[in-house]
Order: sequence, then C-alpha cells, then structure tokens
Amino acid sequence: MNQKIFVSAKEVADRAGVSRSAVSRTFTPGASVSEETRRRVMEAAEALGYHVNHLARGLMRNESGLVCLIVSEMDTPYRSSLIRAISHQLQSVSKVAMLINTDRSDKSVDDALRLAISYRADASIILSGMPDRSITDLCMKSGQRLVLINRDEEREGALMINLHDREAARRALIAFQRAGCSRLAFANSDVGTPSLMAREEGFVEAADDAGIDVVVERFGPTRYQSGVVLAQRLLTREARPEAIFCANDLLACGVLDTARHQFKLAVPEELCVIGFDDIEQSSWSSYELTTFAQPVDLIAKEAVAWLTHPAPADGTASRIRADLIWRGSVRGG
Amino acid sequence: MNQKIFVSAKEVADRAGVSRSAVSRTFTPGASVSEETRRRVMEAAEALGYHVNHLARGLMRNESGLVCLIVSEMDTPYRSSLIRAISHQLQSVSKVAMLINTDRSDKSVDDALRLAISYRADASIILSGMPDRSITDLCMKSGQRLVLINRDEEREGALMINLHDREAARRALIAFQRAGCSRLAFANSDVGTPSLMAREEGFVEAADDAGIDVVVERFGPTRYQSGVVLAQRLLTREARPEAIFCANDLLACGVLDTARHQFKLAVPEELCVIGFDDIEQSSWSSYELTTFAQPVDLIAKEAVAWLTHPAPADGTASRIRADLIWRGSVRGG
DNA sequence: CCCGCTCTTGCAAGCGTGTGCAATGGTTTC
DNA sequence: GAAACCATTGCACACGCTTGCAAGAGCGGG
Repeated sequence: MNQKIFVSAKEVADRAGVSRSAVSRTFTPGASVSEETRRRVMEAAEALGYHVNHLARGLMRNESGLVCLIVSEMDTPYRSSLIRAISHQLQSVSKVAMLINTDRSDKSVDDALRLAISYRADASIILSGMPDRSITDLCMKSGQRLVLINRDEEREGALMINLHDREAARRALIAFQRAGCSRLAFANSDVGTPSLMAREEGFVEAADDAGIDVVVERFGPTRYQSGVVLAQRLLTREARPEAIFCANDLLACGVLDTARHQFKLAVPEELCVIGFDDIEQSSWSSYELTTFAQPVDLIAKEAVAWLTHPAPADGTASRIRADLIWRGSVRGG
Repeated sequence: MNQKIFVSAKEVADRAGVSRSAVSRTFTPGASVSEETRRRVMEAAEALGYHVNHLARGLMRNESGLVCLIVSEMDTPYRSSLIRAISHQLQSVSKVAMLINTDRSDKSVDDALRLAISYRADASIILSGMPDRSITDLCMKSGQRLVLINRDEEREGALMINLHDREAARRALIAFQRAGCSRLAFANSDVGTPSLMAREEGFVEAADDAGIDVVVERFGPTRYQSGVVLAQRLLTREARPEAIFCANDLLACGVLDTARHQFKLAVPEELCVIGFDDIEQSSWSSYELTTFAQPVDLIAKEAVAWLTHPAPADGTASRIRADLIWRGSVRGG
C-alpha cells in the first residue's frame, strides 16, 4: 500500500545505454555531456517518467533549494500578499518556499528555524516574531542565510529589510496638518511589533516637535476588530480627535467603519484617517483609505536577490521608503 | 563563504560514546534505546547543535514530510485562509507545507506536480487549476497522494473535497424569494472554475424550476474589480435586478460597493446580495454580507486526515455543506 | 608519427540517514 | 542451574545522487 515506485537514474542509464554519471550530468546545468548522450538520456527519462530526486541532490550539495518562510497570521491581507510576492520570486530562481506558520511566541519561531535547519533550507525569511539569538547564531554557523522583514532588530549576519516607518509617520503628521486637523490620535494594537511601534514613536515625536498633542491608544491584535474598539475609545473622548493615524490598514478599516456607521461621522470632513500597508481593501470604494504603500514586490526582490547573490558585506540592512497613496480619507489631497 | 558546517550523527555518537545507530534510534520514535543512552545522546546533540537531516531521512524512507500546496492568486482572502488552515493542520502531524503558486494555466500546475515529485512530497493539495491526467497518473504511480479542493473533477485515486454548491445555490434562491425579490441575477467571473460554475448552474436551475428568470453576467477574474464591472452591467439594465447572487464574496463586495456608492441604492431595501466564502471582509460593517461559509478548518482537517490515514477506499469524494450566514444584505433575515 | 590538448565518459567514493541481522547481557521461568 | 526470552547495541548495507579523477577518443601541429 505504501510502496512507492520511483524510477532512479540507474534505470534511465540502463535504458539509454550510458553510465549513471551521464544521467546525472544531463540534469546538472553546466556539466560536460555530448549532445548525443544528452538526447538519449532525455528520451529514456521521458519514457520512464524520471525526475531527479531533490532530496538526494540536496544531500550531496548540502543545499536543498528550500527557503523557509516563517510567518504568523498569514491570512491577513498584507502578509498574504508578501508571501505571494516572495514565493513568486523564489520560484523564478528555482527555489521553493516552505511555509511555517507560528503563533506569536518567539519559541515557535525558534522551532521553525530548527525545522529549517533540519531540512537544510538554503535560507529562512522571518516575517513575524523574533528568534532567540542562540538560534540565529546556529543558523549562521549552519550557513543558513537569514532575512528579517520589518523586525527592526539587529542580528549578526542577517539581512534586515525595513521601511522608513518613522519618516513615513512624520509625513502623516504633515498631511494631517495640511488638512487643518489639530486634535490627533494614533491607533495601535498592543502586540508591540517593532515596525508598528516605530510608526507610533515617529508620529508622536513629530507631533512633539510641532508642539501638538497626540492621543495614543492601543488594543488587541492587529486586526479589524481592534480598530473597531480603538475607534470607540477614541471617538468617545471629550475632545474628539479630528485625525487618526492607524498603525495598519486593517485597524484603519475598523476605525473608518466604526466612525461612519456607529458614530455617523463624515470622512474626511469630520475625521481624517491614514493607514499603513496599502492592502487591497484600502482601495475599495467603501474605504478609499489614504495610506502608505508597502512595496511588497520590491521587498521580495531584495530578499531573494540577497539569498542568491552572496552579500557584499555579509550582514546588511536595507531601508525602503513607503510612498503615501492619496485617497479620500484625508481632506485636501 | 558557502561552506556550511553541519554536525552529523557520527559526531554526536563519538561525543556520547555510542554507535551512530544509537543516535539514529534516539531520534526515531518507537525505536529501541535504553533510557541511559538516550539521555547521553540527547545531551551530546544539544551541546553540538545537532539536527537530524530530514533530506537524508527522507531519502531513506522515500518520504520527505513535505506536502505540496498548489495554488494561484494566493493573496486572495479565501485562499489565504485555506492555506493557513491547511498548513496549520499539516504542522500538527509533523509535516510541512511547500508552497507553489501557479498562474491559471494547467501547464504550470503540471510543473508544480513534477516539482512535488522531485522533492518526493508525501502529497500534493491542489487549490487551483487542474493537472493533466498523465501527470496525476504519474503521481499515483509514485505513491503521491493527491487532494483536489473545489475542483469538482474526477481523478483516479485522488481525494476530492467539494461543497454542495448546487444545493447552496438553491437555498440562495429561496432566501431571495422569501425577501420578495423577483428579478434575479447571477454575477460570475469568466474563469470557469468548476465550483463557481456549479453555483451558477445550481442557481439557474433552481430558478428555472421555480419558473423565474435569472440574468447571468460574467466578467474578468474572480476579484473585487470584476464585481464593480458586473454591478455596472447589471444595474443599468432596463429591468434592474432586485437580487444578485455572486459566485464569490470578492465579487459581492465589488457589487455592493458599486450599488451603494455609484448607484445610490439602499441595501437590502432596494437590492439584496448574497455571496459565497464568508471571507473576513464580509463581516465588516461596510458590507454585512449574507453569504455561504466555506468551512476552511473542516476542509483542511479532512484533507490532512486523508493524507496521514490511508484511505478506506482509495479514491474518495467528500462533499461538505456550506452554511448560510445571515447578515444584513438580504431582507428579512 | 608522436606529443599535447580538449571533450567526453565511466568508476568509485562519498553525502547522512534508517534498519535488518546477529551478538551481547540480563532477567524470568521451570 | 539451564533454557528461553527480551531489551539493547553495533555492524554494515542501502537510499539516489554528485563529482573528482583518470582513462579513452579525436585532432591538429610539429
């Protein structure tokens, strides 16, 4: 019942009347094989349904072609589009994505990395959580490349890809000022992801510099439902905010919906909102959310490029600008 | 630079003062090892940072622990939540998901399956497209299990998981009738996915049976933007539909937004809408979409259960009921 | 005609595991 | 006390592949 019949290079070799090495070389780009043998091998392989065993190949080369994607809450719009972009890029360089979803705990990230090592993954890309330093050291020692996306924390020899969160936050403030808003708020989840915190801090600092007060509210996971709660908290304050910068588009959607439907506020006339990520829903006509775009394709490209191309200096940090997408949720675009 | 230093079972054995087999057995559940040796092996393994090489293990067992997920447009809400559910289930039985995204072509699905075979994946789960019969036969011969989700087409020895699309469509009709709608429409994409077509056909048949006419409109990919176009086409008809059953929640969101914002129609007073999938956005207060829920967790559970537990009869079909989630987009819930 | 060169090919040594087989030592049973 | 049994352990082979090495083939130049 569980007997799997795979055809091996030996059988192909026999059928083609060549040695096993010839078969191997036929399927190894850049190896020395004559046109004639290659043809005969391919013919036999086709007929028998032969496929190179990537496990064995990986065992020899110590390089599996697998790249581990470590991510939590991957059914979230931003995450899933990033995963899509990355796996697409990986395929274009003949690698394949191994998907591991974690809960938010760093422990589960450690486990994921261990698994990656077990599979001799060529690299791991971390989208959520932060592994223990001892594990990352182990990765380095194992020759496993590491990419940290939006983690904003240093790790020996790893590539860090981050956005200019703080700078974006400053621009959000300017946008609100231009719109004539003076009572400002920042809506955040309470998970404390580095990039989210950077947006918050950047916004608060910029406001401080401008001598403006800003109310910060934090609640729950970084999801729509938390946005609902945050809006309820913020919009029932004595001095109702005129503008809310949300750490995230999902939060922003929750805020927008609650402001409009529950509090009957007109956006952007009575309330301006800016989000972050530019998820697909932000462009839907119910939201028309002004937001900062995460350039997922660019991020994916940088990550994969670094994996394939040995890095110049081995640990590198890349910081990408997030463009502001003007839509209808802020006055005076 | 590319030299990876991995620690092998041999080194662990030396350090622990036992044979290499002992190490192997320590990491093989159910193998015969004394408590004492196990302890010493674990200690040495810990100290050296040893991890069983899954490639080598897979090579021996002809079973990699990898399961291939083949999917297109994976950044779509329904798809990504299904992927999440499946990969979660897989992890709970110590398998790991290999993610391959395809374009819509069946050719790319074939390639994906070939890759799965190359990696000696234990199984492949197909969420998009339909592979050529010759390839699926090859999979069977290679002992590779195959799960087809929402593909609604027979394949030798594969597990097919489908919903009762037709029956759901009949219930949609009943819901519209109860709401007093008589001019009905069905909004579909033009990609012709079997499950989407089944919903369309089921709806049209049910309407026929009831002696009601239904306008069918098809356009573009199965996305929000197509919903916008479909609404524009349907709502400018001489006899404006009073109810629209959408093949998909994404389409429904586009339809709803366009009906409300562009055509200033009140939902559900002037227009009733039903969708399919119950994506997260459907519950957002801008939509409050009445829709059929795809039980993604159940689907994932069935798929993975079949993978691990050798099937009773080897090719099986499972058909799952989709529950109607009543929200505000249909009158008289 | 021979030397040296290039291109191709086969041999065989691994890569890091799992596991059948036989040997060992200890324990139970009669 | 001997026989029978069991748990544990080491040996050695197999898994399917890559690749260094050496040998063979073809060929032009001297």
